Amino acid sequence: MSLSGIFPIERWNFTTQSILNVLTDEDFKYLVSHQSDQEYHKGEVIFREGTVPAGIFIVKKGKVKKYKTDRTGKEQIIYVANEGELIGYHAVLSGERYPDSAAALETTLLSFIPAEDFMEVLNRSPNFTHRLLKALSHEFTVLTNSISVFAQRTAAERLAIALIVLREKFKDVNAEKKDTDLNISRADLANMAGIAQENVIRLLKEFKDEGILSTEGRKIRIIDIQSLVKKSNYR
Amino acid sequence: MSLSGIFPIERWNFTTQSILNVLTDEDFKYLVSHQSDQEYHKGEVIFREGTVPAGIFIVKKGKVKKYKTDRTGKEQIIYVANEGELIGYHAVLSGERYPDSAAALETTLLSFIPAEDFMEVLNRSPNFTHRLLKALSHEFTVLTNSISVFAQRTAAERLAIALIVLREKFKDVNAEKKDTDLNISRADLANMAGIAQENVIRLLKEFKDEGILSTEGRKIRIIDIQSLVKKSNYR
DNA sequence: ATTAAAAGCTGATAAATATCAGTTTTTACA
DNA sequence: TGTAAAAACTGATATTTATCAGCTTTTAAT
Repeated sequence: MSLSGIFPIERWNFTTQSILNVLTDEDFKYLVSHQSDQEYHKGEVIFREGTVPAGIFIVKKGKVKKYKTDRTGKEQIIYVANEGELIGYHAVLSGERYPDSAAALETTLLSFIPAEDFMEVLNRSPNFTHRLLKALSHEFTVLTNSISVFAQRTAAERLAIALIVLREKFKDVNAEKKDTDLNISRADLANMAGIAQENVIRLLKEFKDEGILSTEGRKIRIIDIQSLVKKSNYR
Repeated sequence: MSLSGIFPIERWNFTTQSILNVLTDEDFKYLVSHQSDQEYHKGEVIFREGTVPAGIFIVKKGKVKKYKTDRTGKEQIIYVANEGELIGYHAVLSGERYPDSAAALETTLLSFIPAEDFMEVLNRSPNFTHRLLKALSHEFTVLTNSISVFAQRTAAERLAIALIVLREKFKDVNAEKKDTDLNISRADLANMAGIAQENVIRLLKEFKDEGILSTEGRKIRIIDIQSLVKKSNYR
């Protein structure tokens, strides 16, 4: 039986611009033959800051938050990874420990690839290496933007930006579904925007009053994305 | 006459862990033969956010701030690059425009290498590519830390961290000189810590009263680095 | 369907930080 | 080296944001 029979190739054709799409069939099959599936429940920790990375993860289904926890226990979400994205590879590449932790935002299916197998593909494929370099440089741009956002923006602007980012994350993949409801806790939202939970709630109410969004229980539905973008003051 | 006669090889053996040190003599000479020196005065802009990169820069002498300017004109310093460091290469690698601007913090000598020549070396040397990948991943860790700092820390902690970073930047290179005086404007310090200039001054006074540092005009001398680290609450 | 636990929400208050309007000192350079 | 411009500094005040304590609603598991 062929490998693509065990792990149907369609399963991996992510709609997003996945780095994996640059791999040749051969390299891709190599990775697939060395991967193992892992399922995580909502809130479950995938890896913890400060530990030595054993390999990399590919998000096959679900969403993963990457975050740092300070000494007071407060967590700051750095990034939300979606289907098709690789996580934990920075630490493998730099030879350092994880700079942040990762946990499932919802029930999530991950593909785990041991560090040595990942490095093997990297050594085999200059093409993949260049693509990774490009991806990393792009991520760099994104992080650079995040820094100026966190250092200079108001709470309202930060929340607006977080909502815009989440909207993309929740939209992209479920292309079938039209609704872009964000199913995320107020705590996670606060940790993403870097503001207090109570203020998230107060600001959401403001946004609601202005007709920008509506809520139903925990769920947030963005109604007027234009106004939200304006709120964020983001260029 | 050999190239190393025109550009003495010693001149390039930076004390810092420069990425360039991984290049073979051949590749290094290739870069050197395609470089051109550029001098910038204090405050002079090297490249501007949003423009298309023409190449990369190597800091041969001096210090460079990388920063983003928001619509109100307020600038946020993202990074301070020292001798031996490469700047502007993320944009070249990702094929995007510069996400931030760069300006000289003091009189600075830069080596400019056109994008195509830089990419040529990259294609020639898998070794260099891998080293760059590693460097980028490491920088990623640093930026990740910056985000949680800016999102969650108090003004005093942020200023303390900025001072610690600057101390390293001003120390590393001038190994001959023992003094670690920081010659930086209050405005730059404020833009680095992401706080108001007046608060920088007030906090510096606090630190002075606690015997952590002393000032002489604009110059800051750190006296008690231990206490400063403690102030920063940095792990 | 019931119900404990978790999450969401509210108002009051405290704390942190920015802004403003100056004065004083330092710097750079003619 | 004198001097204008720039930068550093100060105190008062306004604004923003966090914290606290308690109440209400939602969620998820039996």
